[in-house]
Amino acid sequence: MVVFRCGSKDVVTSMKPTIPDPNHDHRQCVDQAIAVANRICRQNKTRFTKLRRRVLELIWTSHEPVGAYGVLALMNAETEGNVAPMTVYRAIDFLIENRLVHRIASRNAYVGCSHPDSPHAGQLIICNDCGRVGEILEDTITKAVAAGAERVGFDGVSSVIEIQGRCHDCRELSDIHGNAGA
Amino acid sequence: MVVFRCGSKDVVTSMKPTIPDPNHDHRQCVDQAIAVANRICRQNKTRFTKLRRRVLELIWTSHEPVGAYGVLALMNAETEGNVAPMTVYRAIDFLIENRLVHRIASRNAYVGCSHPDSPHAGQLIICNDCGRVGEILEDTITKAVAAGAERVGFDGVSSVIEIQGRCHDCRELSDIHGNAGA
DNA sequence: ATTTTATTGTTATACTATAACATATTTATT
DNA sequence: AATAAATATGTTATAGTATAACAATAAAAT
Repeated sequence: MVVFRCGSKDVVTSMKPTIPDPNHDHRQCVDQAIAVANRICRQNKTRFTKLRRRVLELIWTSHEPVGAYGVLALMNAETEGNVAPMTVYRAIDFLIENRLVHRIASRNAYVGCSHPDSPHAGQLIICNDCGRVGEILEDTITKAVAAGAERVGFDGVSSVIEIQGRCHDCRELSDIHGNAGA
Repeated sequence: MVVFRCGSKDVVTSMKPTIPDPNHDHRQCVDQAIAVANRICRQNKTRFTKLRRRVLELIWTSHEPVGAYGVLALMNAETEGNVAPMTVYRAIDFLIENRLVHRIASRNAYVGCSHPDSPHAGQLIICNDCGRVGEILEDTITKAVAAGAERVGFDGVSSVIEIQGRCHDCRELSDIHGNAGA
């Protein structure tokens, strides 16, 4: 089973979609992310401040991962202010601790989390063509990792699982245009 | 099935060991790594130069991952010379391309590969206590990832799988000393 | 109101990685 | 062997990522 969130609802599917449709209403993604963040932080008794909210919104600018300095640039572009890297990193750390954002270790970049409520660590799927990132919750992967870890005597396991390839949309595009296309 | 290399032989086991025993003869690990590298590079028709060999040896200093600048420091400590970062990075890139070394994305560090011949990407197990890194080849994980990727329409998949926890040795130690121990 | 705790501001610096071009070495070709 | 082509290394500079340390502010608890 694949769970993925698009707009205001969870989509449960056995095949598609993974990374949101290019034509989806992205404002809904952002709105929901903020709404969920508000709730999660209330639950966690942590403070979803103006700064943290702003950083989260900027990370949710798209489904492509953003670097910390990318967020910084967006902030400084908007406000003509002079935000320091430290400020951004602290906000990102907070968001990660509250599971609202994922760090993509293989890219030194960050992406909004699609299921901050889920107790499981998801798997990130990263399209090398379009650069977008999605998140899947494959029980078989989670279980296989847990079983593998246990088998070798590993305790208290957390995992970084980043799957890189070409997404469904990009594959369709390339099928249409043919392999020899520029 | 878990495959792992200790000294001069492959160990196939369903439970232990994972990260080599603390008392193992590490010189054998290094010697074998160099021997294998020689063979692999001959097969690949790439040149296993003195510099590359030296960097590989330094990465194999232990089973803990080393940063590029760590290798650099070791080199400059040994020779009183003045090696530049670029030199180390180039050697590391070569070693990675020839599958003799893994990059640990979650730590910006590098570790010798235990099975450069295997066509499969392995999974790294990283002990947060002792810092050592091992490598497992869990078919169930590989297959689950491939299946998950395919299910969501992903192509040409490569994966970063880094499992973090506490290794068998460290768990035993902590069991002996009790949980309340300092 | 005051103390405590958490958040943000600010400056400086550490750590990681690559670009660009020069030189040297090895391999292939004549 | 001499030359050309390809590969590897040296060198300098710089880009990109992340954190330390301390000051100032704002919110929560007593």
